[in-house]
Amino acid sequence: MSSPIENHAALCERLKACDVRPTPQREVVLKVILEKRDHPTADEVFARVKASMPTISLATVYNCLETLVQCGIVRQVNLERAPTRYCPNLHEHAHFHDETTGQIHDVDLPPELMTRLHEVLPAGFNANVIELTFRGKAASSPHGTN
Amino acid sequence: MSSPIENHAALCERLKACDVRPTPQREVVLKVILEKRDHPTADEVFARVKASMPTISLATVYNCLETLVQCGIVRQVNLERAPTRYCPNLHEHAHFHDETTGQIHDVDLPPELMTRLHEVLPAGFNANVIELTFRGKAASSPHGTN
DNA sequence: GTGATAATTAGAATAATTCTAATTCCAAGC
DNA sequence: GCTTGGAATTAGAATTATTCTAATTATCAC
Repeated sequence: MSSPIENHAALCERLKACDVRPTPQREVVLKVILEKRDHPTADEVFARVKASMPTISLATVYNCLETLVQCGIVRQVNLERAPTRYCPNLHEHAHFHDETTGQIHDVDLPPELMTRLHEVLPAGFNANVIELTFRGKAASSPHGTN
Repeated sequence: MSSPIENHAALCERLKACDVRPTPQREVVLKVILEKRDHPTADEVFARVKASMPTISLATVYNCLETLVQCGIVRQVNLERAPTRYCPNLHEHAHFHDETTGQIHDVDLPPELMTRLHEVLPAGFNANVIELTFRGKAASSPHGTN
């Protein structure tokens, strides 16, 4: 967007703006994420980073990514580092993930909204599953199913 | 819903209706999921199942759960058994997960729709993150960012 | 400069999931 | 009715994703 391949100084600035130390590891992790704007996994980032910094460890890549996520420089696509959960409610519904208690509540979706959601997809995209998750805090423990 | 605690015959019927053999392992896994309609992890299901079948293995619980999901008897909440992905696009947007190629495409969301999404939450629920993922097939490789 | 303190790194450990060899089940042939 | 072949299912072992923590590096006060 701004610059095609950001240089050292620009990357430094970006990190310092978030009050994090611009370490070489963080710079190179941020660099590879901005260079190729796909949605890499931590392991893919690790592979790309090793090209210019062969001694880095995967754990450090995880650390750097977490820092960048906290800074708001990158987003996690599945921000769910937790095990898969199973649910016998087959109605079309969304989930509310309570960050305080860790509980998951079902949220009913009006059918009209589902239609609307299908409409936002550009031509050529055909979704058979729509997954909608809200994350936040619930005012005390309300009443619903968890 | 139908019966509070389903009995052996009812569970059998439910499995046979899906053309899967009603094995003891599958029955007991289905039973614990229906008994306590929370959103257990595979490990939690494992723990509950062991009470009545101490010899079962965690791998079998995974197998049974997968079968039940394929039958449409239960749903996976994070149907993403893949590593977390990272994304430098900070605009409010959804993701389209192409089941054919495995690629992830960004989908723009009209601001009006985001407002609408916040409205479906019952009073007392406050979401700071909304995660919306579509899964399906895209007609050839369209053009968008992946 | 030097030492105390905090931040960061990366090897080792853990947790979640999948692979595959062994077992069980069923049906057809004898 | 028993036996054999083949498919389905199970579960131990292996793999993959993530986190923990000891060691290192950097920063600040003196």
